[in-house]
Amino acid sequence: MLTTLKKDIHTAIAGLYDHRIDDGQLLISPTKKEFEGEYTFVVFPLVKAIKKKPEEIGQELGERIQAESNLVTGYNVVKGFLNLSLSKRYWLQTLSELTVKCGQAPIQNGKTLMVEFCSPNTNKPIHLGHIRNILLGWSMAQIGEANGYKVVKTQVVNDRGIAVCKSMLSWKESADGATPESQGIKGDHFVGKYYVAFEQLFQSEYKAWQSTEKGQAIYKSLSKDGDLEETFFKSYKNKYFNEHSKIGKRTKDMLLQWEAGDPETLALWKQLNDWVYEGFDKTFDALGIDFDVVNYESETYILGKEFVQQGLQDKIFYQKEDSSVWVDLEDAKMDQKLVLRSDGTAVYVTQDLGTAHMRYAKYKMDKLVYVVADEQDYHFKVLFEILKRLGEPYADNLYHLSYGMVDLPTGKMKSREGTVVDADELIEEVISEARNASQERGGLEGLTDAERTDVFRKIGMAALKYFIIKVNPKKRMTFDPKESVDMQGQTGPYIQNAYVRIRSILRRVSERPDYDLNNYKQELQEIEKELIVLLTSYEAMLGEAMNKYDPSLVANYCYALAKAYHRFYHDCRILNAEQEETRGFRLALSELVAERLSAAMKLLGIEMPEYM
RNA sequence: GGUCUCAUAGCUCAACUGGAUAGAGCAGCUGCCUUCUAAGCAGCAGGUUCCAGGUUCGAGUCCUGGUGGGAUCACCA
Repeated sequence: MLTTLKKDIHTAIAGLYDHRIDDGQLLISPTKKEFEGEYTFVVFPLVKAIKKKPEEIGQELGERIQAESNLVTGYNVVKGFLNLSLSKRYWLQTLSELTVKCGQAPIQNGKTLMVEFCSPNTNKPIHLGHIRNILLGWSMAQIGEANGYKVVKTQVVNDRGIAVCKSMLSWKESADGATPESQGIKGDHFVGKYYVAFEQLFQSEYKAWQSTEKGQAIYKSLSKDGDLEETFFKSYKNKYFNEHSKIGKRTKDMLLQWEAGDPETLALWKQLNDWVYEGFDKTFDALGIDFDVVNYESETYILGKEFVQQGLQDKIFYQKEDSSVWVDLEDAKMDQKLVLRSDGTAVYVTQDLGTAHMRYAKYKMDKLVYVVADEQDYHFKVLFEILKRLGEPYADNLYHLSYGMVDLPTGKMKSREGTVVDADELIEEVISEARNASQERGGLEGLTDAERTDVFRKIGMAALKYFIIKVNPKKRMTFDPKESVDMQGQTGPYIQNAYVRIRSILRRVSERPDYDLNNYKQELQEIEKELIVLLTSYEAMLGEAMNKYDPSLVANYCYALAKAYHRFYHDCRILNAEQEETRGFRLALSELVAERLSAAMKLLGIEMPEYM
């Protein structure tokens, strides 16, 4: 219906001025509340071509459209804004079109979208930062599906390397055979404990070394003047680990054994990782997410080396005397970048090159989205540039969905200071907060315990997820645990509540009222029109969320729709409306809102309860 | 220091790609539950959109230059 309106505007412009504009330039938006009308056409863009005053064009156009289009019943012009009032026929027709469309599954576009997200390390449990990542990745996958893509959700687990060896060594030397079962701890937390223990041990070793003769000698010879001892040793940490530390030496030995395929080391590695995955799976379950394909870095870290040969041949890469391989990206305003170490092993970019290639060979995806924090912006710029130079056919279809870090009101999350917010704890907390709030409120008397638990879970998770996903991804956000469990105002539960109210009404309807949309005699309320406008904009919003890779648009849409519905609910009687046909109309409208709310929230990974 | 990025009400966030008088929520203050769920609705108050210029019918949004926060510049991943 909206497209018909646009067509009418086109016709009027063509008829009056013999001028055509393309659809993209035809700017039509919902009218601001202060003005009369429902849709506004901005005439300024026409001024140049037509060479008349904006007001004049507005008047002429308005008159013409009102005369010619049976959708427009009135107009007014303010400055260069032409506000149109639409006919009852428009609203009713739109509503019935929406009703028809609502039940239909999204049309497939035959394209494949791959989303990489989450990608944890196996030495630490999932934390708040991962949650933002996971919610973004999951939502993008859902939004992709809603836009007709076949979607492949994937993650690369960082299951190898020096960091993993740290927890392995720590467990081996101090656990005395303890297991998650014997300690009654979730597997990922169990392993994480040994990683922390390693770091503590290493720190105390390092601290002691700093005051030895050797440590002091190094400080004196290497520090620049003015460098405090503390600052110097902070930056020397990696070097110490690699060159002087005893525990560091043992860790590196373990990595060598791992790489050599030593059976005992591999068995230990596998055991610890299995524990971690068991723990991760529980967290993923609680978050309501899953993956289609899981890659492990222990498998992908060897990939990408064939590119080095090819790149050398094509003179895209060059080799230094020590046989390390580099790429020069300075003409693209980047640096010289290492792609292969002098010992012939791969680095981070090499792996990513290889993984991208492998994925394309396997899935032929039309789009690949990497959900990774913005601290890696530069890495992805480099990665994409290299793939382009190598002539990879998919190089232009890659996107780095870069998101800002999550801060706490007290500042940054730092694992060393123990300020990292653990995902499992957080989930438990929001759910119990939902339970408290609900019990204070009452009203779930008819439900079984299991049903009630399910409601609390849905409400708590909605509060948490909505709080995070409503923020524009590229912005750094502040996570206040107190606010994250809020259930009033712009929150997940507020939106759920609108849905629950509708479901509650629908449960009371025994017989659908008899009414005919084509023959509806009642006047429409402003708020009813507003709801229809919002429902109409759903599709455009979906497309925009996809194009901009921004799930927060969906979140904001849900809030706007729920807010409008709450007002409608307050202002208009639905079940006991004055007229039978009003009852029918409002029920249909409500049902449509419920379906849209539920569908849109599902895109964010948020479930709707039937009661609350 | 180079590069990238962000800055909007006391706090957390919006603003339809350059459009009307910059909007919501929280916190504060007022009202509204014997009528479909008050996790709601209505109202009050709160702003030099970091600063200074520029572009034009029109700038929170674009360009230039500052200021302040963050990230990144490893033969770590």
